[in-house]
Amino acid sequence: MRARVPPPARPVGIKDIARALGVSIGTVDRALHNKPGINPDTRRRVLDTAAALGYRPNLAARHLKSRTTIRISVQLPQEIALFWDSLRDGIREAAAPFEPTLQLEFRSNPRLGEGEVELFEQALASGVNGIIVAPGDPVALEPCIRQAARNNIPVICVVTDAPGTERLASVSADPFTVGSVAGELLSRFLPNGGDVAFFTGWLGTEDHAEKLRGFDASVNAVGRGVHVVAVVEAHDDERTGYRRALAVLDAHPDLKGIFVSTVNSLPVLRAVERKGRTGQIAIVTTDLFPALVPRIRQGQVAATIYQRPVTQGRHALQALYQFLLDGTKPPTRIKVVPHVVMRSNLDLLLERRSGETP
Amino acid sequence: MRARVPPPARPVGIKDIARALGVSIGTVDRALHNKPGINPDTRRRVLDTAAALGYRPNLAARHLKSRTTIRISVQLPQEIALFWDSLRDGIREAAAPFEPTLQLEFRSNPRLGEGEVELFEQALASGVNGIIVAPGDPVALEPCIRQAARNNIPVICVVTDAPGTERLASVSADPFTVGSVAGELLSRFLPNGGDVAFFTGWLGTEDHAEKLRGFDASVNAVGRGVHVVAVVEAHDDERTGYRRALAVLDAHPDLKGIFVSTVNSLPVLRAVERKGRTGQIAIVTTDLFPALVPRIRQGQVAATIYQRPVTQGRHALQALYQFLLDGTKPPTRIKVVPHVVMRSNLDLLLERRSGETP
DNA sequence: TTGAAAGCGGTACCAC
DNA sequence: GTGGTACCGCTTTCAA
Repeated sequence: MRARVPPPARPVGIKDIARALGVSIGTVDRALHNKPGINPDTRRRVLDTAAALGYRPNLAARHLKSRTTIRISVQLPQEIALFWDSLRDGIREAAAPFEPTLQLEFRSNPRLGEGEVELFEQALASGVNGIIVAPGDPVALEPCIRQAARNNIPVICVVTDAPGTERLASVSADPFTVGSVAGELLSRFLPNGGDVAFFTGWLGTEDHAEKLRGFDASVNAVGRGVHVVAVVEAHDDERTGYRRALAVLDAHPDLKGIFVSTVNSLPVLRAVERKGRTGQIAIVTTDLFPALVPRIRQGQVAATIYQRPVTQGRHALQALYQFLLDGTKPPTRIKVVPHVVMRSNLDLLLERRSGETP
Repeated sequence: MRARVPPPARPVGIKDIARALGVSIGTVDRALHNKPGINPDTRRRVLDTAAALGYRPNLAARHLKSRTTIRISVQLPQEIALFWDSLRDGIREAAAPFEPTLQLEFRSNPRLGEGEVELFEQALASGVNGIIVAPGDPVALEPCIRQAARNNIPVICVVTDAPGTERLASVSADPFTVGSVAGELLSRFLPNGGDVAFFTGWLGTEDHAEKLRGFDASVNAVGRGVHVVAVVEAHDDERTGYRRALAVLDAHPDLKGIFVSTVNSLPVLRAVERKGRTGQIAIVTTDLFPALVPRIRQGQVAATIYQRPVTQGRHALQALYQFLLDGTKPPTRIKVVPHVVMRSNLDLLLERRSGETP
């Protein structure tokens, strides 16, 4: 039995280093921060003893002095409340330890893709230090992100990405994995094989295309006679989704499984009901919102792939804050492992969600 | 589109309150912290204006002054490395923002349940302020926890609980849900029904019994002719597990599903192999360790219920730290939502695990 | 019961 | 190039 216990006690500070070398703390500070006006030789010695003594800066003290409150603007839609509020909670939670050196400013647009540019410009104009945004319309936002990059304002995308822009990083449930998990679940749910359909928004969106790739790969990998017989673009629109779902159901009277890879699953569920095929089709959806809860509970939806907004929020804030503080560059894509939510863990998930609010 | 932006700028501090009332900051401090020796009337006025001005304490300053480095002892087994190291990582990660006001001391015993008491006593003797422990043998540990409680040293149990003791809280994947998720998965994987077996350690352990309860409830809820035909106690022992698994396989030539609710799944997998029944039985396991990885990849294990050690570690540390700082009592049981890990999300999970280490 | 003042570890800005 | 020192917001101690 080994007991690993750190060296006695008191953490070594800047003045320990100063004392050890017989220099002043001002010099030590200059050396540690690569500031100009110091003999390169002195710097070396300071850095060496700092390392030798195992110096670790006291973050509390640093924040205290740096009177500069860091302001981060968080721009997210109002709808769908449960999802975006969870994301906001995650951000808030991660920011709590840094209060009030770090200030959050929440800006909201009504729905994903609406009024994003205005919010972005407003944030830039108000002089924030960093931005967290869910780009519903990446193309429209591209000039904004470029502008931010020119002003050295780091931008982190959450949930959806704006690929090919100068954003610092993106945080999301890896879309390939999301599709892949859904595909594997459906394959396992259909051990006798059968036809399945894939619903998405726009295949032009990188995110959605990736989900399809993952789904396909996974269905074929298991390979027990499960076939993707329909790939449907519903354009995130209720009516389109409903109409096209009806058409698919008619065209494939023997359909055994459905994966809806966007949040737009309700119209598909309604179509299945309307055709009286509930219970004959294994359905996997994406995300979690109030209207979905009873359908999971009743078993109409076998599983939903939850993209874990709270966790995404936490990661986004941490990455952004680290960057603003240290200049530490996060990985370009921060991937969150999606949750498989079914009847059996639904309550625990909802409970945790509500418990986190205080 | 609404833009919610907080009031102009500078956070209000303790001396703003003092100035507003014409008292000293000492008085304000006494009021805010319910300290003795202050006129109840003065206290009221201070609290009121504090609320009115929207005072939020500056955590950085607070940590800075409280010269008292909080020492937390973390007592976990060495084996199985991947799992416990993940837990340690989660704890470290959560502690990082509070460096070096918060000091972690890691103590390790070789295996769960071995040498726990010694480590615990050692930690108590060294005068730590709080303890995080995974009690392998809760009964043996009970007097230790009592002793800690008498000394006002809060103890948080992770992964497993020590029910009925004075521990401050426990953090774990809710065992009922773990069982329940496994049951639902197996039921879904077997739409034509069939016999399934449940493997555990000791049914006397509350944790294990809960898993069985969840499993049963869930299998019966779906109710498509899936029956639990065997409940096996393997006593966390490889040989026992192997022998009993062979016996179950012989007794039920038509077995269609297995859930191993402890980490002791390898012997069961070997027994299935030995009998040449791989591929004929849907297998769900618990946790994730190197030897399990290829078996998931090959499809021998359909899914494993991952108890998310990193997250458990984070929650444990946060709860303990909050309590030591504020006296904020966490919920008695902190429940983590378990992950369903399958071939399709295995890589993402492993990748994230290794990415978190730096 | 209250006020005043000395730090905590770093940073920033003086003067040498 | 370097040393000294006044802070940052809060806690704590000692004096009144």
